[in-house]
This record gives sequence, C-alpha cells and structure tokens, in this order.
Amino acid sequence: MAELLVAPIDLQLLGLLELPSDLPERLSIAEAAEATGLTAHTLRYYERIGLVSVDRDESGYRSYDRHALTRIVFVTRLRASDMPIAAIGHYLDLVEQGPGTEPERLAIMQAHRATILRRLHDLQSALAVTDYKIAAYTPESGRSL
Amino acid sequence: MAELLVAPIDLQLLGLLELPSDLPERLSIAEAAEATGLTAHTLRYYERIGLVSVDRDESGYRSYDRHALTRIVFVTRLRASDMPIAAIGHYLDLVEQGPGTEPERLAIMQAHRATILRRLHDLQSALAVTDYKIAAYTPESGRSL
DNA sequence: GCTTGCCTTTGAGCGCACTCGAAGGCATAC
DNA sequence: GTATGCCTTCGAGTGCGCTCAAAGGCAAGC
Repeated sequence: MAELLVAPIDLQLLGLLELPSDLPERLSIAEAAEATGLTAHTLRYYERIGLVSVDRDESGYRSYDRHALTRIVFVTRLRASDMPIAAIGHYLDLVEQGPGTEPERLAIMQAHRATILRRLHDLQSALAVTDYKIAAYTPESGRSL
Repeated sequence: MAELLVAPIDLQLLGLLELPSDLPERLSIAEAAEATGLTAHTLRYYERIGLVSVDRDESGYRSYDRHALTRIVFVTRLRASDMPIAAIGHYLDLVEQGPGTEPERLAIMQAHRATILRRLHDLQSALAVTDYKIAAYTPESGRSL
C-alpha cells in the first residue's frame, strides 16, 4: 500500500466544512484517519453506530469519499464542543430524513450554540482562576490555596 | 434541621476564590451542596478520593468550613475546565506538602492554562460551524450537510 | 507460495467521573 | 416511643466514548 501522504485537514476550511481540493477522491481508512486526526478504530466506531456510512472497494475495504469525509469532520467539530454522540446521531438522522426536518435541526443547533456559549464562559472563568494562581506563583508572592 | 437558605456562591468571587462573607461559618453537606452546585454524593466522593478533608460535628456529620468550601470551589473551577481529577489531586498534594513545591505547581498551572487556551480555540471553531448551520437554516437558504 | 502489512468483523474491555443503594445512626416533632 | 428526615459508610453500578483483541481475508514483494 502506498505511503500515507494525505495532509491533515485545514482548520480554516474545517470551519466551513469544505475539504481541501487536493484531497484524493477516495481515501483508505488509514488515510482518512490521518486526514481527520481520528484513529481508524474511532472511524470504524462512528460508522458502526450509524454516524456515517462508508463505501467498500472491491476487496471489501472502506473507501471514504468527500461526502463521508465532510460528515466525519463535521462530527469532530461537534464532538470538540462536547455534543453527545446521541445528539449528533439524532441531528444526522434528521438530515437523512431530508426536507421537513429543518426546523428541528435549527432548534438543535441553536440549543447547541447556547451550550457552547456557556462552555466558553466557564472556560474563561477557569482561565481567570488559573492565571490568578500563575500570578501567585510567579513573583515571590503570597498565599497559595 | 433548619431550612436551606445558603446562597449559591457568586461567580465574581468564585473567580478569585474568595467566599462571600455572609456564608455561615460551618455548613452541613446539604448546604455545601447548595452553595457549590454539586450534589451531596459528589461532595462525599471528592472527600473520599482525597481532594478535600472535612471536619465532623459531635454527631459525626460533615461540617464544611471556609477552607474546605474554598478548596471545593477551586476544584469545581478546575473541573469546569476539564482538568482530570487525578491531576487536581496531584496539584493539591503539592499544596499539602507546602513550601518547595511551588515550581511544580506553577508548571502545572501553566500547562493547564495552555490546555484551556486550546479548548477555547476548539470551541470557537465549533461555534463557527454551529453559526454556519444556523445561518443555513434560518432564511430560506441552500444546502445542508 | 509465504511473509508482511493493512484491512475486515464482532464482541468485549476500559477509564473516567460520578451516582446509587443498602443498612443503619442521630435528633426533632408528635 | 416512634415516625420523619437528614446524615453516615461502603461497595457496587452506570453511562459515555472510545479502545482493543481475536480470527481471519487480501495483495504486493521476495
């Protein structure tokens, strides 16, 4: 099998869920893993639980096309913001169901947006505490916790 | 037993790890749970795994003083930023060991700070994707994933 | 034709952070 | 004195998201 030369997916493009145009049309599972930063184990797991469906080549090997890749990248973005896998699955089921489900999809994303904003706030708060501790340890300064 | 009237701890004060001055000197586990937003179960768990030590009153009931409360709040801040409990425990062990461990404590906090910044970045990225989806669903607009 | 390496499926196992249940003690209310 | 409600300890159970192991197939290199 050829050397793995698939570049990890660009963060900018990721934000908009467009894949780099120089990606091969079809990737093996190892290449998909390299491109997405997931492990082959995790890619199989995501397929098994129905988050994505993946073609097979003549030998029965997985063959990831752009659609599959795009979806996986989308899933990783949602996972990176701690959306539960079940919720992601539900959303993607709605996508599969097609037209008519947009209002619910919108509601899901709006709710998730609120969750992200809460998380951002919590993290800022934790960052403040951490900086406070760092400041306390950095000069010869006073009491620690 | 008296009604629970302990106010949840203020977020501003939380940031700097100072408790409101109108908190009772000693809190029952139910009051501590109310003040910190944790459950009594979780408070017992944190004590059991050595994150905090808590006094007992004459009847053997837990009695949380300001020191214990402050530490618990600190732990919740670190947990809110996903610091693993084992890492928190390690840090607090260093605190218990007292002088001489400051450099390692500083290093831990600096590493944690870097982790928080990464998380913030990831969340911003996820927020962008989420907003993108929301925008796609909100007017009568085009293709969804 | 055999080794090597990547692939397949299925099912089980793991680590983390809680979360709960059982069995019983204390103290106030009646 | 007994019911109520909050408390105790200890050990076990849960849910999530992977992660790994076993047993075997395919295909290129020697």
